[in-house]
Amino acid sequence: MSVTMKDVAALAGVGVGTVSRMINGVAVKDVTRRKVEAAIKALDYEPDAAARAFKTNHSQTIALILPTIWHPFFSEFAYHVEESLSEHGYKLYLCNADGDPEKEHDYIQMVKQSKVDGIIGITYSDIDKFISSNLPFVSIDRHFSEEVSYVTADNFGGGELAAEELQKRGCKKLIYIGGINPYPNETTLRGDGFEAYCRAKGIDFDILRIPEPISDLTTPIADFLTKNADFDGVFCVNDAMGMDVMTVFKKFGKEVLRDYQLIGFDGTRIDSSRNYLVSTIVQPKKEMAEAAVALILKKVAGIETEKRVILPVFFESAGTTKDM
Amino acid sequence: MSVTMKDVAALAGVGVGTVSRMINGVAVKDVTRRKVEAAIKALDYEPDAAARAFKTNHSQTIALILPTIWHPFFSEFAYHVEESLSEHGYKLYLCNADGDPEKEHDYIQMVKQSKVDGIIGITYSDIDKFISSNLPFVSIDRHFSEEVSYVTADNFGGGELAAEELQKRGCKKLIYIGGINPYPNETTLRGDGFEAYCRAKGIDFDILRIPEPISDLTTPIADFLTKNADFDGVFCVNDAMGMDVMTVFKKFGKEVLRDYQLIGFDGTRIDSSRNYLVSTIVQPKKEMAEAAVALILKKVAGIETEKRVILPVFFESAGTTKDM
DNA sequence: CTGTTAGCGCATTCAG
DNA sequence: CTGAATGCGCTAACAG
Repeated sequence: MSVTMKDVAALAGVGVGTVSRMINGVAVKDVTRRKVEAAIKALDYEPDAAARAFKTNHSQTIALILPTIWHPFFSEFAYHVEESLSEHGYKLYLCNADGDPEKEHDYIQMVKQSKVDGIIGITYSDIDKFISSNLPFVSIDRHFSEEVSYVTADNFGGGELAAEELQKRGCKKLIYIGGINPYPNETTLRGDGFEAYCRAKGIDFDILRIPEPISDLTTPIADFLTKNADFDGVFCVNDAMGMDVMTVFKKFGKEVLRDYQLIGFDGTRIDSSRNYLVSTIVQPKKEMAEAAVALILKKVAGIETEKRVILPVFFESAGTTKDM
Repeated sequence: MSVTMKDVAALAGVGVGTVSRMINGVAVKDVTRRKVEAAIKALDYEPDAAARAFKTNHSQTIALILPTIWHPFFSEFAYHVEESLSEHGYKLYLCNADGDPEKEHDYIQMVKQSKVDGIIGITYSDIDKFISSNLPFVSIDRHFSEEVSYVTADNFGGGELAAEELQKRGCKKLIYIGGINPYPNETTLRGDGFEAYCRAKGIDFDILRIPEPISDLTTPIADFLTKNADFDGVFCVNDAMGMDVMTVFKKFGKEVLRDYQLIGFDGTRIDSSRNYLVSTIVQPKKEMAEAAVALILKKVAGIETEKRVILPVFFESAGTTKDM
């Protein structure tokens, strides 16, 4: 059926070792090289990647574990990860873990089974116990043990920036709305940065943290508004929350831009050619993806890496804040 | 280093064949089974998936090739594909081909290299020549040769439905706006269905097909409006186009709902818990994904499959059409 | 039902 | 620089 190295070697009149060496870019005399190349072309030979993976224990594959690809932040991130891996000659396994530690655990096993060389993971579930120090694992937005490197945007700075941008646009009473999760993660820092800035600058503010998972946004917001009806600037933990919040506010007669300005977080777009959905603190997803890929490939190669990479965010206006 | 079947067999006092059979679910006497299980646990044995893939020429892996995961339609589709594959014990390779036939070709090679068992592809580029009849390939939204199965939504019916829904809501002059691509694909049928319905019902209509790739939407629409300023119902080839069109119309003083109603296509949402971005003809992405997975797994197993699967669409209102 | 054995295709020794 | 030989871990065929 399929043509193997042996066939190539036979046709070229050389040993299989020579063919193998050639394919792996080891020095070969020019004459033999040409013979082998001709044979390869003549037979339309393709090296069997599975055999190679078996032999070398390297699959040239990285797994990306995320809650769900069905979310613009993750899909953009995944896009850049795949791009970057592809440039390095690696393939990408995609896994929607959806917070299912079973599935996450499966992929960790695959590393041991030498089906996967390493893992880039965005996970908010409790998989600490599976993460051993010698596992090539890079975490996004979450700090595990001291052994695991992670990449994150400057969430704290983003929170500060959001408050600053609202203040610059004339807002006098700011509020922050976010979720609160049993498994702590970096997004909490967004609210913290916001709070720190407000305190430092003496800005009037309040904070609403709703326990996740959030099934109903209306009730907690209604409660919150009884004490904070006079806000004119809103910072939300992410863009999706921002859009939901606007919908709820509308029920209470609050219209964005007329009654308040709003800044989200993430920099969510439908696709690369369209605008942001709300004014937002943009996470540099491409840079984050590239940093994660660089880290994981180093780990796979056994090179020591930095413990963490924090990348700067920036503000982008998109219709829910006033022009300046 | 790593523990192999031989170690397990030795500890359990059986032959490697027995261990192998157990792992592959072949009948084994209860007593030996327990011995082997104990040995596996004692040694913390993990079957080497790479060796298995090598031996069986089956990687339990399907590749999904799409233009870009960074798009809500594709990311939702990918989500469902991964879910479905996962249930069947398969892993997913993700490939952003971005219309790069090179990359698509690479993955087709991987099938031959037995790194991938089959491919599900959404591709609008010219890869016909690579698609051979014995390649396990399932196409989405595109018809290749007679040998290749494909899954698609009822695009023609969706076009009819859009026209009907606009008519039911009182629109008198309908327009269709879509792109036109050198490589024909099923989306063209959306406009065709729209046109067929209008003709059948004697509805006043016009059609604008803009050559892709579309860099500027404003100019062609401005031109078009000089002849068709009196429209009150708009059907767009997809939701993203619909949103762009609304933006352009606004420049010309046309406000959605007040001056016209609009229906898109796809059923685009930010994520599973949120609303559609515009009123839309929804493609049943989950069902399409499951159908594609079912088809490709049959092909991998060497089972004859149906040539094509066409799935019904439905209308969903979301703020750019009037309530009824 | 089970132990033994023969490769799968390749990378990598080891001699030359 | 090269050919021949070895074995990676596993499955499947074979003989019991």
